Amino acid sequence: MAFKATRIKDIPTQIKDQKLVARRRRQIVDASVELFMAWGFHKTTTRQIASAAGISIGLLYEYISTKDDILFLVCEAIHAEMHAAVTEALDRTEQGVHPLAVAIREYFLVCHRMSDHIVLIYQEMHSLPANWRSKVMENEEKITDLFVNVLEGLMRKNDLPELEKRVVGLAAHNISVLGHMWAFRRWMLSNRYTIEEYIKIQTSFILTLMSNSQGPSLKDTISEREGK
Amino acid sequence: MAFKATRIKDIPTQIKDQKLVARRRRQIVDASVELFMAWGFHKTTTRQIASAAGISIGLLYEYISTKDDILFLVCEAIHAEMHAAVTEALDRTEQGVHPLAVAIREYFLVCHRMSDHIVLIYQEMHSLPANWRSKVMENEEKITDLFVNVLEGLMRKNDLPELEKRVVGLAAHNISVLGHMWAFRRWMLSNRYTIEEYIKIQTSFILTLMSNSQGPSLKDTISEREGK
DNA sequence: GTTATATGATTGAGCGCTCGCTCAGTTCGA
DNA sequence: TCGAACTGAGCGAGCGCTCAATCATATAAC
Repeated sequence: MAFKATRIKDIPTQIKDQKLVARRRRQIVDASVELFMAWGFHKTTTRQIASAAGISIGLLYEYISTKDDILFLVCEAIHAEMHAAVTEALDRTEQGVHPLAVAIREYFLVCHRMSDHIVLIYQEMHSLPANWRSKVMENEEKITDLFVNVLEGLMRKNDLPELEKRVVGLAAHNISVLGHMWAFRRWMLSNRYTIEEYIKIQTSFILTLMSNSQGPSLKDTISEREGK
Repeated sequence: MAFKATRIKDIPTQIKDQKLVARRRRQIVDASVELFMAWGFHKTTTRQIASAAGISIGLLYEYISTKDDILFLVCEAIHAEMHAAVTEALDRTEQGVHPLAVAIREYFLVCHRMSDHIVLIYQEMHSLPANWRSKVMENEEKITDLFVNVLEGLMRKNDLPELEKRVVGLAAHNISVLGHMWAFRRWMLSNRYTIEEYIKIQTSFILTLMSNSQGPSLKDTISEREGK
């Protein structure tokens, strides 16, 4: 849904054979992901990308028309992989003890496995032209929405207390970002926590947070003097 | 404390007058922050920086020796400003209704004011040479430690239940990252929440989380089958 | 079955340009 | 008059991208 401007297929190519386009672009993306993670987008040359993908620069430019195109393909590929992994993981959610705990666990493990990719997105998203950047951001939002669905499903089954829509929305954001946090603060966190410990503590946090949050309305809870 | 390798003063300069060095470097940093936020580090040229700072390229290179130096100066300046703002804000914490709520509020407002700077750090930190990058990361950790202090102070006064040190540490990370989240997801969040609403909901989350977290030990809470 | 032909895929030397950085020279102030 | 502060034309290297030429293969002609 949402047939907005730019899809992968909209990136023009000189090559006719669509199967070949898909295969070569996969080579290009795979090579680029490795290089970008090691050197960053700007310090990686198109020549490096071409040779890592096993093709010539000339041929590279038959499949894309700009270096930026490659970054966009990379971002899309990462999000596709992320989205697939998360939905697939959330399907396994049902059979768990506490379904939300299982969902968090599966998601955090995806973040653990793909932490380099997550960091890459945080780093390089801003190097994209504006219209593509918002595409990437929409992808990010889609993953957050997966958690909105999980939470609302649980509320419907009375596994969680009913909460305002906007409160649920923010809780979903918190869950996705706390997953990312394991990626972009891993150098600090992995000294003190294993991924399993991290999952355990954060899960306990999120569960108490979701099941004890005071009722549907948060009006006049804590902060007095509303700084206008 | 910690007299590690690189301090600002260690970045060499050809100029003798230390006062002048400080003044000119302030010009350079101020100009660079603006340019980096608008164009990013890599797309900003040294010529642009020099002319935005009101000096010639030649002179620019009397005060630094590499473009990377500028990025480092920028990161240090932002962290210094952040750290100052947060400590100053936390001092005002005492007189509040619930001290933790006030601390969170003040911190989130700092993140709100400096959101462009925060995003800049997330973007460009990775462009730094490794040894400087870890300097920047240490700075990030220092800000997290401020919250560890706040939380431990409250626990000592029995305003919060006693919790394991590692649980407190992670809670502190969560608070700092949820502040950053307002910065790097502002484009999604500010459609649905004002900063005051964001603060209100997140505060309510964090408070219930801190006051209801089950006792000092989190052993055998939720997740069963430890995926080894 | 062999040769000619057309079409698409592939190559890589090299163009044009930009950028980080330098240095011979100038200005300024004591 | 001398040293410190400052200028900016220009060097050299590297980069994104192109294009004339080559290779591969499928089809056509005989």
